[in-house]
Amino acid sequence: MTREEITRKLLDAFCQYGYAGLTLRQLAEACGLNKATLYHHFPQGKKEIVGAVLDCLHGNLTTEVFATLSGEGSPQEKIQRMLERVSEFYKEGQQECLLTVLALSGSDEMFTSQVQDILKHWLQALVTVFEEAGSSSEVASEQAEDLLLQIQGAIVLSRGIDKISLFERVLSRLGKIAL
Amino acid sequence: MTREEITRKLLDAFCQYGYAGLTLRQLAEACGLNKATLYHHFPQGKKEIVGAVLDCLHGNLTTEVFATLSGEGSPQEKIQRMLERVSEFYKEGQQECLLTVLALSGSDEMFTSQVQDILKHWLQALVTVFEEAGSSSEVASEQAEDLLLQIQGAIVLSRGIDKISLFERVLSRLGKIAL
DNA sequence: GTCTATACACCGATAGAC
DNA sequence: GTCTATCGGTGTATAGAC
Repeated sequence: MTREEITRKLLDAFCQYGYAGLTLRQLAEACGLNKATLYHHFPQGKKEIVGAVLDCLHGNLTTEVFATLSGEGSPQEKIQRMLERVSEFYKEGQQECLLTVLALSGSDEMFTSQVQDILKHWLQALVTVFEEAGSSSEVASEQAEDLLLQIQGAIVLSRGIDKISLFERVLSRLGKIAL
Repeated sequence: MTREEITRKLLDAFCQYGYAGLTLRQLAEACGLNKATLYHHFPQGKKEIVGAVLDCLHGNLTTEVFATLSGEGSPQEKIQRMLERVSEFYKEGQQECLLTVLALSGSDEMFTSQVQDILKHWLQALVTVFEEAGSSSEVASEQAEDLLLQIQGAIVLSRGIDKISLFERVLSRLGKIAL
């Protein structure tokens, strides 16, 4: 089994167990391997595993979500396509949710910068679209932040009160915002 | 030392260390007690501690945040007062943030219902205000959700990209929304 | 009530057989 | 590459002295 395949399975496991209940035993079981075998693929242990999983997540988001923002079509269409992808992303593997969790856990860990990179990458892609729609640099920056924070907030609240229809409603509303 | 005093110190510790890095040793040190002494006050151990801390958090939010929504003044003024309290709450002890973290961690733990109660309590207080401002029951419900999720999202994103000015900007914007 | 001492399980990590 | 076996450390939880 290649390191990339393992990493993908690890990402699934992260999304399933959440970050809090993360143990090497569970991660190993999740990809059908032994703990020691994980160390063969990731000699630096847990830190390296988390790093690889975050790289994988960043890659997935880049190709499946951010990419929709630099394709063809009007700014409005791009935003709507992105929101559709976000919806799929969240429903299928809740990889969105992992990003949200890690954005909050911050502080003591060292992967904070990786999470920051992902969020800033996302923001930058959004800023480009809003500027394309005619916003000044500063306004576009705030629009990007406001859009992304509503996605993140919808994840938090819809999970917090266990009401996924809220998530869908908010994404739908965000797609209708006038540019 | 009374159980209530201990619980308050424990809440501070939760907010300081975050939920992930929660160990009985740290919690005990945080309130100047021994691990074993904590078990004297909370015989059921960690579960009971988390429960008590959440009760304490709920109480604090009720008296310091939700209360602003049932006082005097116009709906607009109430919302603005609430947002000011949220801002203080977040800056001082980041108790807001603890709620956000717990809303996400969900699933495997049993205190999920306690977190749900807090969020629903908050939503209900907001619904009342929006109805008072003339919204129908359904619209008020969505307005309440949208407001709360933007607060939660602002917490996530401002922490995620380490930009607290974003949090203040969003709270300020939310206070200006027309009712 | 608060402490010291300790039991037991599991964690992350390593060594070494195959 | 994958496994079994094991290390030291730490986690939660308990027993019992004071």
